[in-house]
Amino acid sequence: MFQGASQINLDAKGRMAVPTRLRDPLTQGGTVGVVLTAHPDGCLLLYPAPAWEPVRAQVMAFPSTHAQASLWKRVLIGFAEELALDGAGRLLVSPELRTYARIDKVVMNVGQGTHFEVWSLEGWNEQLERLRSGGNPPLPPGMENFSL
Amino acid sequence: MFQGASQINLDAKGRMAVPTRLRDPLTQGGTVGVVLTAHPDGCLLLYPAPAWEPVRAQVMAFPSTHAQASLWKRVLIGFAEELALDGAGRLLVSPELRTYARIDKVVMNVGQGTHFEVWSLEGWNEQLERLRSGGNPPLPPGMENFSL
DNA sequence: ATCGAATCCCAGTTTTTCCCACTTATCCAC
DNA sequence: GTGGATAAGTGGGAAAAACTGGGATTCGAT
Repeated sequence: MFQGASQINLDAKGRMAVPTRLRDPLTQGGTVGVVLTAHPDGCLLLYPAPAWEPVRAQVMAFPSTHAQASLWKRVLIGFAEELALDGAGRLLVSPELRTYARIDKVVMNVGQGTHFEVWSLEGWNEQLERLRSGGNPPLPPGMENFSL
Repeated sequence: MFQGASQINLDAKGRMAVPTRLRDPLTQGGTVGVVLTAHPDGCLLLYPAPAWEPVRAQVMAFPSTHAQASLWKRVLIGFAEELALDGAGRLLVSPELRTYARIDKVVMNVGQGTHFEVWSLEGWNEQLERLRSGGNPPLPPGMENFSL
């Protein structure tokens, strides 16, 4: 279960230092790789490779005749890369993914249960800003009575 | 049942001293951890770990396709950290959570039944100010007949 | 074959975590 | 009311772990 937010610096070579407490859950002790891909909302997604498989299968089944579904498929499948952590627990983020997510030096790594989202600091702050000032559209049906 | 408001100081390392009378209820005598996460309104939430579980399950079920629901999930799950009190009954609040809630040195810990809200002193005063200055929308359906 | 680039590995430096000691407050007894 | 004892809050320090940066080697390309 991935949760928690960590601010992480990328070094000059584009390597992202994965915090220690997340390494084992991500790689199951180094036995599996991870998948890094792009999310339509402008962030990156980081999955343990086995957890990505069912998602990939779902996306692959999207109908090619639907414009929006095609866009999602192009992004989610097209940007996906299977990677491994280096000896120091770092992940080399390709220039293509860095450009897509407008990532420069600082990213926010945000747990989302099955996976992580990786946001540029600016992108993440935009999300928080949207939450604060967005006029709060209602939550979807069945969730209006959600109570903390 | 958590209630009451306590003003608490954080030390230079970001450690929050939990008042003694709250420690046992929060940790069931030290046997369980606590979960600290962020609330969309700009405060933090502090739950005994077992009490957080049902909330987490609800949030995890939010659909990824709904913009507002995604934002809530990003905040509630994304900031959640499972923690334990240190030997002196203090809770280390991560820099990410402190930044989100604009917490510097002083916080207000406000009981909310199942959990606590943790506000920066400024954030808490803003809430009280909002209540005082009016312009508030009416209470939602089903609560118009609320009576003290 | 030579140049360039990417990957892997090593070591210094910083950060984190845990524990101990001191100061302050509270409660009880005298 | 005063003094003492006990508990709580606060701060600091040392050991350990983790992050950062650089350097060397290998692979590929021209």
